[in-house]
Amino acid sequence: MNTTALCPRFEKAMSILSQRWTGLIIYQMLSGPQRFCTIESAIGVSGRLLSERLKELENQGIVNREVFPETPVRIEYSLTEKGLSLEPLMREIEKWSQTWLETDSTAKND
Amino acid sequence: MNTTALCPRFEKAMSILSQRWTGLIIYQMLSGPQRFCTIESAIGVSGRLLSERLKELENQGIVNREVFPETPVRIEYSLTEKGLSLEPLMREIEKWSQTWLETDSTAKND
DNA sequence: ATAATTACTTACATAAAGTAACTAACTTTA
DNA sequence: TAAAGTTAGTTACTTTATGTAAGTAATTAT
Repeated sequence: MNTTALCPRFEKAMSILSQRWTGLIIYQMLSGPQRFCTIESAIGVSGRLLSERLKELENQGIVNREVFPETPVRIEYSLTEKGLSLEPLMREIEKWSQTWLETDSTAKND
Repeated sequence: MNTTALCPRFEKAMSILSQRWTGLIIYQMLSGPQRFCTIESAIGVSGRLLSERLKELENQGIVNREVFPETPVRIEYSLTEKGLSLEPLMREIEKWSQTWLETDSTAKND
């Protein structure tokens, strides 16, 4: 049973961020509206999961989907106000990672 | 193929935070050193995963494990300096969740 | 000797993520 | 007109992660 003493809002925020790819998708979209294939290749997520995540983020009011009936069709994804408000948090992650993480190889395990 | 243009440190930070439970474990430990069963019941994680996550966090230098050979044995987990430095980030999540999320029921989907 | 406690581990079931091939709508090229 | 290319996905299947429940070791209490 889940008898959590934690704030349910915090838990929900965490459940969003702890979904694989959502953080990177949001971070990537901080640089402006972009299309499916751009996000796909920028962060290296598969179409299947990107599609799934974008739908979820749209349902949560974090991402906006706009269709431009050009040729071929252009669909742009952008952050809503709610999505943009995640920027300070993303910057904190950025800061922390710059300060405390190494590129990889040196796993700091001794 | 993962041809990421993203900063590898940022990606790594995200991969830590996007593991289920790690965020909540760290958040919970911000209130001070605590033992296994305390964390377990506070956030509602199973022993299996808590054990797994604490080991990973220990390997990443985020969590410290200290054994007190009392009776019954007491083992306390605490945040290292690296772990504590995640506080501002956790506070941002807290802030964002307070501002933008509702307790649940009202799914904001209309 | 039996039960209780803490900090786990093991075994197994279910859910999520990865991979690759496929589709729809349209356009360009041959 | 047919074949191939583009974008934005979807479908089917495999692998990995997570959930659940029961078990273990060391120790103390009854």
